[in-house]
Amino acid sequence: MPVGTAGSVKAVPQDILEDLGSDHLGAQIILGNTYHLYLRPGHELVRNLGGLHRFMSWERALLTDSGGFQVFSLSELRKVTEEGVSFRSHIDGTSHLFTPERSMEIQIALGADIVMAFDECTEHPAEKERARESMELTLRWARRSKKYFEAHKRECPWTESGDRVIGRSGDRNFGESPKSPGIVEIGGQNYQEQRPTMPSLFGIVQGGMYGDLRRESAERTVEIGFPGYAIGGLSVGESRTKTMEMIAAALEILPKDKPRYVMGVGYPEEIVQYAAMGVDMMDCVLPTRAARHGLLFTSEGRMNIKNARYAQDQLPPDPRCGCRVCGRYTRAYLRHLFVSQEPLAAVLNTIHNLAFYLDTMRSVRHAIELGDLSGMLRGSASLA
RNA sequence: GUGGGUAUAGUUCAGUGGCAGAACGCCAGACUGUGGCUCUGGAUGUCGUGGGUUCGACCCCCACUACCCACC
Repeated sequence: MPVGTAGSVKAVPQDILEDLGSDHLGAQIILGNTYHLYLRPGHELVRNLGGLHRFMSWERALLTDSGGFQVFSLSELRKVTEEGVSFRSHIDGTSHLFTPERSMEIQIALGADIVMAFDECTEHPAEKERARESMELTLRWARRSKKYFEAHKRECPWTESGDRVIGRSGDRNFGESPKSPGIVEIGGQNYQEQRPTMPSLFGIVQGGMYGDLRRESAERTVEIGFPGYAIGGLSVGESRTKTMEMIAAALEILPKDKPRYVMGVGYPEEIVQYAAMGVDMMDCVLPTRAARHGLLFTSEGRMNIKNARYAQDQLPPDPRCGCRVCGRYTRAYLRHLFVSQEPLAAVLNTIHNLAFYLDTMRSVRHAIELGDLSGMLRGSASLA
């Protein structure tokens, strides 16, 4: 899932997101961010404009992060209590309070298809006792999240007035079954309604870097009951071996017939490994952020396009990639754009990286269908 | 032609009679539920040329050269 923090996958227009990858199927789902959209432009504004889908003209699925991680990453400004997290805006310094209820209210107002429970991302390193307390807090917040969510999930923008529903072809139906799809009229035009009218709430496993806590967190989160489960609190500075251990511990418990989502990972070779372990969903800023910093992911590994050795290189970034960037531009041109600080550099680099990630996952699905991921794993391990 | 000024890293410029500096640029590295075109490193060189003074000159003196300004 490409990350689109503030209602935008940075540098990439929505119509291109819908066409990414060598199969041109594009991104089926992207992330939005509760923390950022709440601060600017404000979730009430987005609700009044018909929800985030309509606001940003994105008809496919949207997942919103709960704001828990952003508060964690802004730790200098935060204060965690049983009630929630108080913090100061990075934009204007004003004080705010996020609670599980508030996070649900905002995510429902934004109109997310997948709403994430409000959790505490345990810092790393953390003593076991501290990790346990944090896990317990996340569990209590998960129950509060679910309670508020179940009571208010019908308050999403398109259920308040029918004329705000727009067609969402290509959606995957997570969570509850939708009402029978129908024809919906907007501004004199008819749209086929294909998406669920209710969002789904995912729980989040925490537990620091302790396998037994991870298993306990998973068990007790499953007891609360969600249509999908995330594994959070990873890639916070621990070793990759530890990340895999923690994912494996949680996957032992999490039901295989529900989406299992590892938050915030990873490098191409990592997402192949995690998928092979049974992970269904991942999101990461890496392909987009690295692209804006000149780092391209290719079938040969990593390529820093700003390197002088590409100044006269006439090859595409990745000769084996079928994306629209590799089909049209040279390394020399992309390096020139980057060095010249042309905005197009960020656009093209990001398009390539996202296409590479989506193609990687497509290959993973294909390999799983064939029942053999070992070849891909060997390939990705050699790149790592 | 006359007078004045300048000359140090790729560029713009600091600098001191005793190890050659900054910024930008350049080169490279980092980035994992995105506040931040960001962060971290590295290399720069006949200190215009030739003489002189001095234990020692990028620095002081002389000449030359180039460029800039003013005047004729």
